[in-house]
Amino acid sequence: MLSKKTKYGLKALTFLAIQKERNPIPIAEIATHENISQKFLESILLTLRRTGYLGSKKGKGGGYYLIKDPSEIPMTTVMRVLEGPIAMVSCVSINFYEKCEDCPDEQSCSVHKLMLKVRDSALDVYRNTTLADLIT
Amino acid sequence: MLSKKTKYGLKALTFLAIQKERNPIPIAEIATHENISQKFLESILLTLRRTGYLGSKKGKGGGYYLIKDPSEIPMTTVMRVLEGPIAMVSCVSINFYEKCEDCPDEQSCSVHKLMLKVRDSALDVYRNTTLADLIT
DNA sequence: GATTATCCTATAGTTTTAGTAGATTAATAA
DNA sequence: TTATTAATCTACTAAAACTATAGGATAATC
Repeated sequence: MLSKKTKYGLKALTFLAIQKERNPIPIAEIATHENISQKFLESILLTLRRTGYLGSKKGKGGGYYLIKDPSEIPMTTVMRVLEGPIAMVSCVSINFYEKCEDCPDEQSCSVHKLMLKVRDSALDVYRNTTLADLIT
Repeated sequence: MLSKKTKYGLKALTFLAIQKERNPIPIAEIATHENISQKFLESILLTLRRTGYLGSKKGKGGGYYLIKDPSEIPMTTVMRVLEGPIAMVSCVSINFYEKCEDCPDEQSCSVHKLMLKVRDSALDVYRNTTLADLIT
């Protein structure tokens, strides 16, 4: 299941993306509009800033705003930052690879084989979907 | 991330599938061979029995065995029984649908839109992969 | 009747998730 | 310079989910 962190993060990004101007929007405004706990959203936006797609400004008139065009923001990055690895097992992860302790041989492992397919299909979706595709 | 329950369940099914005969195999044997806690595997196999693909026999000479041919066991069923919904949010789930409390409109929700694509791509993999495809 | 192995229920320990609290820093405006 | 606004940062807590473990009941075989 998708974590609320990711869910809220995506909603916040969408909210910023549909704004006409790229003026800073305070966290409080996003939180109210999307029914999210403000404090929780605070930490989520802080995390999202690491993608480099999001800028922030302190003080009056401050808030968060998109640095890049929504069409340049791929879901691969967003999902990895918020949700973590796209793969469902670490032994098929591209960015977070780790060998399974219990598994003697990856090549013959049925879990590995199945999850490789699932990863590829998910990756295909995330790579070909940008924030722009999510706003009607 | 895939739960260990699902991981172990898949490994157990694979182990049963590669047997030449369809004789009952005791849990202990599967557990030893696949590095799984026996008691944990017990409950997993019990769950898996609900799919109808798995039979069991008590007492001496007993154990678990496949009822159907591996090529007739699709991953959709296995994943749903072990891991739960294939969808990452309940509002795009086919078998476990539930409306999101916080979301006023599904049609315009960006999370809904993205997760619908992800569900379809995962479903495509699971529907077209049987247990037979996972054994080399 | 002894042994073997599944079946079933309850429970405990650990980790992750979701959210809170409160203080700090930076920008703006008076 | 002071007040206000809003992001930043650290620490903590409650609840849920996950990963088992324990112990007995049931059923089949020898």
